[in-house]
Amino acid sequence: MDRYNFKKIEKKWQKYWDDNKFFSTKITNNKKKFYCLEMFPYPSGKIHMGHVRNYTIGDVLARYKSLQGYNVLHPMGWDSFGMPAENAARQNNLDPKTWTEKNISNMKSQLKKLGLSIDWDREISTCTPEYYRHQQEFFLELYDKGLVYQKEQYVNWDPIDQTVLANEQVIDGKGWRSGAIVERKKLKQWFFNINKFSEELLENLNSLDEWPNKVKIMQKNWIGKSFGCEISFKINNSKKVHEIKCFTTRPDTLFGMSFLALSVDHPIAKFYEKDEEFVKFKKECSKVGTTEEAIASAEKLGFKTELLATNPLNTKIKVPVYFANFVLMDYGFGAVFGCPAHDQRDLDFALKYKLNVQTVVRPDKNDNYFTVKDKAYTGPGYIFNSSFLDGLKCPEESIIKTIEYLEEEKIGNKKINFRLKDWGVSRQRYWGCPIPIMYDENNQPHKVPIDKLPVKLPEITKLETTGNPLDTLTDWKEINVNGKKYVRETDTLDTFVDSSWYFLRFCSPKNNKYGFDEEEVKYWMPVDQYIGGVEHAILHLLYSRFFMMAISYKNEKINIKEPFKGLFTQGMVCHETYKNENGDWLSPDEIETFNGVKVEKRDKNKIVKVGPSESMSKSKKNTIDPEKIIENYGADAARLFILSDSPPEKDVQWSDEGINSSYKFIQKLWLLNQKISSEILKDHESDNGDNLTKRTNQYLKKITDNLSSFSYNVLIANFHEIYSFLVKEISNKYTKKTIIDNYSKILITMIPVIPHFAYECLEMNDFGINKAWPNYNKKILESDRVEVVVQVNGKKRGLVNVERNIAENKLMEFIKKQKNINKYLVDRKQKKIIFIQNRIINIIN
RNA sequence: GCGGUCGUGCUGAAAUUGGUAGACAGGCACGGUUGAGGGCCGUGUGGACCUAGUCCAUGAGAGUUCGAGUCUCUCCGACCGCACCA
Repeated sequence: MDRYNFKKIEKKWQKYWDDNKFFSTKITNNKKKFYCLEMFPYPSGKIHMGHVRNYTIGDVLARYKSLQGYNVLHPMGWDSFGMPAENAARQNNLDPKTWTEKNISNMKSQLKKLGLSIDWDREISTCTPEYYRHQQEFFLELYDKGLVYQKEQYVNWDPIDQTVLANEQVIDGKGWRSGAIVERKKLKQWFFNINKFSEELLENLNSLDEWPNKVKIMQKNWIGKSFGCEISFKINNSKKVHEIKCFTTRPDTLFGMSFLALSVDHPIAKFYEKDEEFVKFKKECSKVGTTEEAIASAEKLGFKTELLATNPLNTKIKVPVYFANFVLMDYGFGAVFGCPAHDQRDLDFALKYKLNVQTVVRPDKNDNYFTVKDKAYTGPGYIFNSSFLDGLKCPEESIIKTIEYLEEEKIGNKKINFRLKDWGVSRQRYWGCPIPIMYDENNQPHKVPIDKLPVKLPEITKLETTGNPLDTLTDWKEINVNGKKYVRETDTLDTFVDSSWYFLRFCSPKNNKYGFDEEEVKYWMPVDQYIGGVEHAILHLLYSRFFMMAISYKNEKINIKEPFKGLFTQGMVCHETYKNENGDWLSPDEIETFNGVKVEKRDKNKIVKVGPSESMSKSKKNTIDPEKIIENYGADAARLFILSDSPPEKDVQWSDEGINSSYKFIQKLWLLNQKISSEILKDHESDNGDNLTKRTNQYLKKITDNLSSFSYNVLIANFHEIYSFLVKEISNKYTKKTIIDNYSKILITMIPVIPHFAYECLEMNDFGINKAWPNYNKKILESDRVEVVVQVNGKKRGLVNVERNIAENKLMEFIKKQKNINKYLVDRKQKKIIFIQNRIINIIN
């Protein structure tokens, strides 16, 4: 018998799908739509195993939904702007466009080899003017809606990449890409007013019931809503009186205030610009370079001013004003009042600078001895030492009451504060979407008129080593509008903007009038299932949600609240790590197993140290090239294995044994297929029992259940089970009709995972390749006999096979006839019987 | 520090959502086939004991329940996210 020739067969079907535009899709009003989207890749050059996993999971779903009769939109594109292209161009002395296009064509052919059910007619690439011109139009739209503004702000400056980083791109005080220690720098930047939608972004999370809780909680924390109030404080020295505002969630502890702390960036700081001591202190504070954790636990430093702040609840009390390193300018008002007794951080500060610690909350109403010494009390209790607030229950009564008072006296207001900051989108980079803005001779910004769009990125042959090359292109920078001369904005947009609306573009990728066609978007959106890595839980997903809201804002035609109805975050692909005697990383290609021991290929005497399985990364050399795997084992085997070992949301470990066993399983399925083909020809006159039909139906139920719950690893186990069953059962005699009925259904269920194999078998047996998803027959599933568990005192004592829906007394009669069970029942009184029909009986005695 | 997820054989993992713990796979062992190796096929594989059987087993300990891997509480451990957020 022939072996399964995956090379030939996979190529054949891929060509068939391509030639027939098998996955091409369009609006079909009488069909239910399903938009299945996987996070589109950055064209780095080659696909990696993470892509294989991501796109296989998505493909299983897309093909399943399609078989179920849905009109499935399953597109693919390229997130093709970004720094790596620029870096590669600098290194290899070529232009980013060429580099990117080459990568795209290579990766596209790799993805095709995976046999994905993609509608390639909808392919998009964010670095093309056909894409980004619409993005520029969106930018201007948001500008008109007041959602875009410019301001000067301290930014995270990456000294190596010479660019500004978003807060989210700073990890442990370092640039996410370069790893360089991030500096602070003041620059004029463009911002998206994401904060405007804080409340809505938070509120809508409740409606996203097909999102993982984990992601929703992360977004919730990121938005960081807190309830409190703003309080005005009078600050004065001998000459002047200023008023400054603080935000607090604990106004009720105001009588415990013993200092007021300001950020070094607070407006008041300008009066100290010439103070050498202060300048020195400020420098000390802005020292970055340690981890976030270190910053958080760093010593609290303060710079004492001669200013005094008045307690608004008791104007006789005046406390010193400090500049302090722990006060952030971009949260609240960049100023806090310090209540050491009930805030650990304030207490640390107070102890260090020997400030008063006044306890104003005690856990017990009548505990006259309670006083805070070296550990702040933040729990509930009762207010004391606080004049008119004394005796109030804290926090329920005390906070409300204090705010009421402050509002009456016009020294404070209830306020909700968000941690979420506006999204700085300017990047001092060449390889990005140009911002469609121009400046007049007074340096005032103006929109580039719509008819001048797109603002095309000029072709550059040579990139400077640092900074933004667009800055140096004087010809390009000049623009004439209505006879007036303007200078272009040279910043480009953060690439997260590119990926914040690509899912809309996929609905009508060729529409050249606007970013999307209204009808198409109304039909296809929202994305029914979005699949990707959990690393995008905050950034990309929050920005996309914002963008959808921003487009719908003040828009009568489009009103889509949330872009992604369902979200699935898959785990990473891991592999063992290897090191040689010197501690250098070794790639799996460089080692082999010799007498059960891992050794170096080059020198088999050298034993390799096997490290823990970790997420595949180039630096640890524990990557496996998908292309080689497809070459050696086939796409179906790769797809099968990447799904088989672990649930999709968890990490999976790649192993030689695993991919090998998946390959062998397909070969076994092939042999089984040959066997079944020959059984069909025999066409026995009658069926030898209905075992085959019953088991097939049980199988169909399991498969359908596991597909809808993303239990793809269990799905593969189901394949193995039905294989083992068929191998034995098929030699019993069945009619041609029975075999075809059941086996063709089984083959269809394999299409989502191993499509090439399944289609080949369907075709060669003349079962037809356009069949619908097989539904199971409930009646057949309910066989007339069931297995009932028998427990005595909660312990399993036996298993009986009885007729379905047997009554309790009949079952008891039957059980008493079973020697091995009855021995637990004789000589004892039955106190109680718990009986769950067709499942279990528990006899208590 | 705050928030979250999770602890099941040698390993990856199943468990109809409170009802037969360990499906399926890997690994290993033994047997068959083969001149040998590989491959393929078969069997076994949680632990203990007085081994036709019985008892113990889901990180540890308690609780709820006829019944707990699943629910509740305490502790231990691992992982992830956020982090001076007032």
